[in-house]
Amino acid sequence: MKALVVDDDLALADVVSFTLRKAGFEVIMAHDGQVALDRWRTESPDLIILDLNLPKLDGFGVCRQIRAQDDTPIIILSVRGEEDDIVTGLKLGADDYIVKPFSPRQMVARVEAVLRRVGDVHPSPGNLTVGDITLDLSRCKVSCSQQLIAKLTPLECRLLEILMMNRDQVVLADALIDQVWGPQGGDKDMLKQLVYRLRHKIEICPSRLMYIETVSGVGYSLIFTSENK
Amino acid sequence: MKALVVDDDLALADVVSFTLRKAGFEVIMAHDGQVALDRWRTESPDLIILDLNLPKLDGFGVCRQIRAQDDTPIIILSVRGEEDDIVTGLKLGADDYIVKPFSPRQMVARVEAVLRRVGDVHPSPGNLTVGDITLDLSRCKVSCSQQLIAKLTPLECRLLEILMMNRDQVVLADALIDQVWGPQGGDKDMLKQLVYRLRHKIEICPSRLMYIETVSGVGYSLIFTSENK
DNA sequence: AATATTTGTAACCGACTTATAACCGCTTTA
DNA sequence: TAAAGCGGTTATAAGTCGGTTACAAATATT
Repeated sequence: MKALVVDDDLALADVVSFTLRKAGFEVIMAHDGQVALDRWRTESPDLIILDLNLPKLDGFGVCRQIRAQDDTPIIILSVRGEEDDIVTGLKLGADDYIVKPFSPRQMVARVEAVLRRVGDVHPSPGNLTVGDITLDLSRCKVSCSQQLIAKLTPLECRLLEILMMNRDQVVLADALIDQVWGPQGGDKDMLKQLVYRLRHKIEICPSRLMYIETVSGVGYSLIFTSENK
Repeated sequence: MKALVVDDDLALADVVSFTLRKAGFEVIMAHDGQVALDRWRTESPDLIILDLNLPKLDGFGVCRQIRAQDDTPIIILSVRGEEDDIVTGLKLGADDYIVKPFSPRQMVARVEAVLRRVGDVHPSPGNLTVGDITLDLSRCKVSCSQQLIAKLTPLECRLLEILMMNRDQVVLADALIDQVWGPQGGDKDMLKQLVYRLRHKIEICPSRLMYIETVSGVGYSLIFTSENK
C-alpha cells in the first residue's frame, strides 16, 4: 500500500507520513501541487492525502487533474472553519476529508475506511485517446471509434503508449528502450523487433489511421493520418 | 427523474444535490421532516435521500409515513457507528442506506442500483444488481431477472461481488487476492482456481449475460454483454 | 459418525510472449 | 566497387502464464 502525502507544511507532512508508515504504508511526499502530480503519475499511489493550500498549484487543481484520469482515493486535509473548501473538494471527486488538527488514530481510521470503501482496487490506468483512436492501457487493446482493432502484448502496449504521448515527435531509440524495458533492460535489436510487430498490428487497420515512421539512426515517430481533431 | 434530498446539514445536502444533478436528476430539498413530507406529497419524487437526524420529525417518522402510502425508493443517510439506526430504517421499509462520509461516486452507484431494482420483489440491501443480474450477497445466489442461475460458494460470491463493483474495469490480481482472502491469505494459483470455478457457474447462464475477461499478467474484469441500461 | 461440499495443492498442457540469431536489401562511405 | 551500417523480415527456441484436470485436506451438513 503506497500513500502520497501532499502538504507544504513540512512538520505536519512529517507527522502524517510517520503515522502512515507505522500503519504499514509506504509513503512518498510532495510539497507543492506540481510535484504532487508528478509523483502521482510516476508512482501511482493507492491513496492520496491532499492539503488544499499548496504553492504552485492548489489542492483543487490537483484533485481535478487526478479525477480527470482515474479514481485514486483522495482524502482532503483542511483547516477548521473552511467548510466550503471541503464541499468544493468533495464536489471535485475527493473521497473523504480530515479537519486539522486531528489525531493520528483518527486519521488512520479515515484512511482505512476510504480504502475499504473504494475497494482497494488499483484502478485501471485509464485510456489514451488521440482522434478516433483509443488505447486501453489496462487491457492492451487498440480501438478506432469503439471498434476493436488489435490486441497488443504488454510490451507493444507500452511502446505504443509512449509513441502516442509523443505523437508527431521523434522519440529517440535510446529513450524508447529505457522506457519500455527499464534502465538496464533492452537493446536496439529488441526494439527493432518490437516496432516490427507493433506495426503489423496497427498499420493494417482500416485505411492507415496511423503509422510508425522510422528516422534512421535516431528513433521513431507515430504519425496520425486522417486527423479530424 | 426527480430526487428529494432531506438533510438538515446544509453543506452536505448541497454536495448530495450537486452530485445528483450532475448525474442527471432534478433535485428538490427539504431540511426537516415536516417539510420533507410536504415536498413528497406535492412533488412526488422518484427517489428520496433521507437523513435520520432531522428537526421537527425524524427520519424514522418520515419513512414510516411515506411507507404507509406508497413505496417510493428511500435511501437512508447514516453516520458510521449507528448500525442500529440502519437496521431500524430498513425495517421501516427503506430500500438502501449510505454511511457518511461517502464518496459522490459511491452515492450515485447506490442510487442507480436502487432505481434499477424498483419493482423487484426483494429490494433487500444485501443485493448487488447490474442490469438484469442480481447477486444475493447473504445467500450467495446469482439470478437473472428473478430467475435463479447459480448458487455460489462464499469465496466465489466474494469474488463476484468485487468484480461486479468494478465492472468493466480491470481488477488487479493482487487486489483480488487481498480482498478475497485478506492481506496474508492467498496466492495466484488459488485465484486462478477460484476464477475457473466461478466462470463455470456464471458464464454458462442463458446466452452469456456476463463473462470474466482475463488480462494476462494483470488481472480480471467482469464484462456484461446484453447491455440494456 | 457418515456424507457432501468447499477449498487448497499439484501437475499437465497449450497458447502466447519475447529474446535471439540469421538473412536480405538499401544506403553510405572508404 | 566493396565493405560496413542500418533497419526490415523471417524463423526459432525458451520461458511464462493461465486453463484444465485430478485429488487431498478441511469444513459443513446430515
